[in-house]
Amino acid sequence: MELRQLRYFLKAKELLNFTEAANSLNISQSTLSQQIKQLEDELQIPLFNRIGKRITLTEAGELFSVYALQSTSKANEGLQLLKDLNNLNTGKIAIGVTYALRDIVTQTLVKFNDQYPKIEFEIVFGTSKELIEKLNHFELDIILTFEEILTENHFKYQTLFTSPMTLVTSTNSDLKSRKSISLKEISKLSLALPAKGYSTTQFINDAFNKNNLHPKVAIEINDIPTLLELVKSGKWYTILTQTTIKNEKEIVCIPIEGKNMTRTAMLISIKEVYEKKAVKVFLDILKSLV
Amino acid sequence: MELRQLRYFLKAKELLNFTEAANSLNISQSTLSQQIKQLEDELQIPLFNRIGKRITLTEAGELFSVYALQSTSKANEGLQLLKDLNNLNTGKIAIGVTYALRDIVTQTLVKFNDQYPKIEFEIVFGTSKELIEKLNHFELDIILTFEEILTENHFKYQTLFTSPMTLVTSTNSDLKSRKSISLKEISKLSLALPAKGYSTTQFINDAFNKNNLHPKVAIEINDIPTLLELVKSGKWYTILTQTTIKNEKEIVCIPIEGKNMTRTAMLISIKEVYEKKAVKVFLDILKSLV
DNA sequence: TTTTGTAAATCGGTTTTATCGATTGATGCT
DNA sequence: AGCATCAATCGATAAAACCGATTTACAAAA
Repeated sequence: MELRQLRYFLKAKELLNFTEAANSLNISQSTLSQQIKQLEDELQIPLFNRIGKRITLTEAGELFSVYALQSTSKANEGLQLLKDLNNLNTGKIAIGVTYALRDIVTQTLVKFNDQYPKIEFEIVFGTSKELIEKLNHFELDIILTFEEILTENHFKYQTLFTSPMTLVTSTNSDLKSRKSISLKEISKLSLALPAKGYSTTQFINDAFNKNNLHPKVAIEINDIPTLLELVKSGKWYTILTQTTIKNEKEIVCIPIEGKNMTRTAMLISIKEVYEKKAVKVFLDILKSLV
Repeated sequence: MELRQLRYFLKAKELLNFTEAANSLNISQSTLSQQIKQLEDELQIPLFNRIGKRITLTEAGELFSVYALQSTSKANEGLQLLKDLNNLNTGKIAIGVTYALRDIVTQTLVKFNDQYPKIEFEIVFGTSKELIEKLNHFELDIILTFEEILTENHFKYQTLFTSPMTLVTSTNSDLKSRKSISLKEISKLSLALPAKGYSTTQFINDAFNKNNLHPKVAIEINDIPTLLELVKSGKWYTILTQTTIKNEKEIVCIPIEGKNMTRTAMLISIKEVYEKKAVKVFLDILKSLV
């Protein structure tokens, strides 16, 4: 039994005339007769009565037609669903983001939703390590984070933009008017830094080590909004990429002197996994906003 | 899109391994790969991610699998239904009967239902004319009646048995002990006869005409049980085939003298229409009871 | 790192099957 | 009776499914 035969059968049932049905199906009457016969042979029961040159449905044909219709309908619905998926009328995107890139994602989200309101989202904030773990388990379609030291070659990497590392400080601080600051100076300040898992922290520690400097880390914390609150108090300083604190008030950021004191925002996805069209469109919007 | 491809896809989805799926389907791995690819081409979207030598379902594959399953399931259910039909686990029989043959039908019905309780029935009592009309409109599968004068050659006729025409009278009647009676004698009696449409009435009138006799018809009535009530009163006589009054009390029947004073019970169906298995079995039981 | 084994894709050839056009036979209509 | 029509059938052809062998890409083991 094949869908083709069911389609032929249903058209023949509709018109109760093999010749017209065959024309309507763009096949020859000969073919239709044969395919109906073949179906009847497989079902071991006639679907049509052949009364002279007239045909009518048998009881079996009547009963079977209900299922034939449902079978073909479900196949068509499946096809339609995939078309919808392609037209972004359905589907879900799962995106992982490091907190530093929050702003760019929310902007994109708003713009995307205006155009394609039916697409659902799952946004996961977390450390690079956590996000990459989830990406590897296919729980995320794509992640936005900063460049990693170690790259895996089943990942696909796309750079978005670079952003300077900056010392973040309260507007009340003495340093607020400085245009730049050295690592050495920073090493004398009392710092509140993001927790270990954050790639920024890793990056900062590497930078201090290379210069044989030891930062005074007073606080480690795994929540960036809280971290910024602490900085606004004026008691501590922190180090973040500039983009992280876009749109934040009561704080200023001072670029750090030295080579490679920038970070590159990246998109990471799994190479071989089929990229959803919705994801592609989302990324196009995101890139246009950068 | 064909059911074959959907079946292949579902098995591949189940095992997430083309080689094993192909073995399970008794086709080569090569064929499975090709058919899946062909399906993906038609749907214009990949159903599987090929990650190295591993495969996983894409979003599209996940969504589509629901419909693929429903489509194949419905086709299978249709097949199962026809099997049930063949095993007499479902189906409906429509039978037309002239009242005279009521007894044989009810007996068959009881016996048939013991063996095949799931088959539904529609029993239609009526005149031969009415029944043949319905048969021609495919509203009945078969009719039980007496032989017709005019036969149509798209009908199939089967004889069941013959039954003598009898004068029916109350047990109080003077005639109750008679072994036979002539038409001439009957023509002197006050008769209550079935209405015009009944073949018996037609038959009786023909018989009287041939002998140049004129019956005294006091009452014409289109309900046989009422007719019999009238006869039981002793005021009127009627003429019926013997089988009609099987199991009736308070009345006796006296065979009518003369050649051709018998009627033949028949099964009539449409030649070219597929005979339901349930009907065949029903008739086998009926014939065994004759 | 190299080797080995495994799984899917691909290629070329074969078999199967769907399809067609022409014809036949049966039937309904004029 | 003759004509037109419709489904079935036949023989031939084109299309498609299928297979085995090979290739490619990977993963696991040495």
